[in-house]
Amino acid sequence: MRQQDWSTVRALPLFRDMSEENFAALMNAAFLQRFPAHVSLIAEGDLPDFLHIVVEGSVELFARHDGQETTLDIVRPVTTFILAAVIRDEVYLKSARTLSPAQILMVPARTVREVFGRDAAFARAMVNELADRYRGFVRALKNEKLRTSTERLANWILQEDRHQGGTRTIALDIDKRKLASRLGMTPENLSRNLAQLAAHGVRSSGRGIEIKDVAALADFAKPNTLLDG
Amino acid sequence: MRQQDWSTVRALPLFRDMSEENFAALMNAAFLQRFPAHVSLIAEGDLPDFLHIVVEGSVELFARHDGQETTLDIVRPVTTFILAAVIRDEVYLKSARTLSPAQILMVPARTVREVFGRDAAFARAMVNELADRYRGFVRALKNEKLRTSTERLANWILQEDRHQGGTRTIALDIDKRKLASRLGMTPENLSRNLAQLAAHGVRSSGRGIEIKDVAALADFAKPNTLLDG
DNA sequence: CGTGGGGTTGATACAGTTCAAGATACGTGG
DNA sequence: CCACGTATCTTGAACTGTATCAACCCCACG
Repeated sequence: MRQQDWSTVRALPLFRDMSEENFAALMNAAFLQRFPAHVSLIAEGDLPDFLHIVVEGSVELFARHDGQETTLDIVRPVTTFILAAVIRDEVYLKSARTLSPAQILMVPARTVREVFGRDAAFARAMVNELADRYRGFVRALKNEKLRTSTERLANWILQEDRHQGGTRTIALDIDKRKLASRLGMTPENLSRNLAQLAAHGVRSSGRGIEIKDVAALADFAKPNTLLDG
Repeated sequence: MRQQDWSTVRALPLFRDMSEENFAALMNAAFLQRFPAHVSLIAEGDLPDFLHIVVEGSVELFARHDGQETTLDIVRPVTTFILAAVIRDEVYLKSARTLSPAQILMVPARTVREVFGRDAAFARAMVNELADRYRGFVRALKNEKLRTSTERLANWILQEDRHQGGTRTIALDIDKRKLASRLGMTPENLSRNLAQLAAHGVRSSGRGIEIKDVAALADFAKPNTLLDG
């Protein structure tokens, strides 16, 4: 990877505090790869070769079992993924594929583990990162166990609106079937749930979702920072 | 905490490799507390005061939302819990209560963060611990999203049998209602699911579960290391 | 144009919950 | 040690949430 491209990665909390030397060691071993859309990046069950960092585009993390498939997360720039597998040198629990054309920075897993062993600041940053991700999954599990699919959708809309700047107009950048899978429901069910939310201040048309009445939606969704982050 | 009680804690992967001095700093600030059964230890939403380590007895981690409650994990000796909240100094996402009389080692959160900042071996051990827990929650979420409740029960039986030594005779040490909640179902449903598993080599009576035909059970359960750990 | 994939809608089936009633186990106090 | 009261567990019936199957619509794209 060329040195002028390092800055955005260097700015990540995970790399911000480590020594210049060790950061260079990581980056010199790394390479930036372009992928087309809908390409498999990693497969669950394989041993980790690289720590992946999404620099551009979006990546789906998903898992399969017994003919079923579910989306676990959708990762956008600039974020690392499959950090836990790399650190423990154990098989991936998730598969990953590109959803759009993407640029992925790939750092050899061996190098990550080496630098991790000798750079205390990097190790500390890793703890923070992992603790944060851990909490994300705790929230996801609570969300799944304590809410109905309609409630999950309602809260996703509120949250996504916040991420997109609170304009009360959400533009979907992924297929609805993917969204359905991420929210733990079938595409048919997402359709019906969206229709149902019309009674709670939500208007939807094609790839756009509009919140007509935030209060009504929030009243139905019962948002909770201990579940939604 | 008295020095002769340190050894079991010192043997944990989390503390094994740190300096004698820093370990002593943690332990000198810590104290061992006895609790009766069914007592609240921490409440979700509170800020962490202590890192908890179960030394004896069992502890339930659970969460509430909108009148519902679900068990997220049941922790047995010797294990830390709520590590992520302590490290990030953010509110607990889970509540905890004792299920039996218990001894809990409580290390002040401030001390943990201090030692974490100056002991690289401790920081590295923490990464490993967190990565491991993280993967546990990934598995839990996959389990929840990709399996029916009966399948979750079947796999729990297989797994619990392994933990109890593979004798094909499982002794429940918690209420069935707790088990139901941990497996993401109602007590009524657990009853019915157990009855259903009779057709797949499982016999249950009171607090005992017997596997009469492992092959038949496994055939139904479709165990998968990427979901069951 | 036609063709195909995503999206919606409807009908039906299944999984899981809820409510209610009985059965069983369990600790307590007599 | 037994009798009682209480909580847990089981079973049944009705209901809700969600999935499945199928038809149809719609738009994008060759």
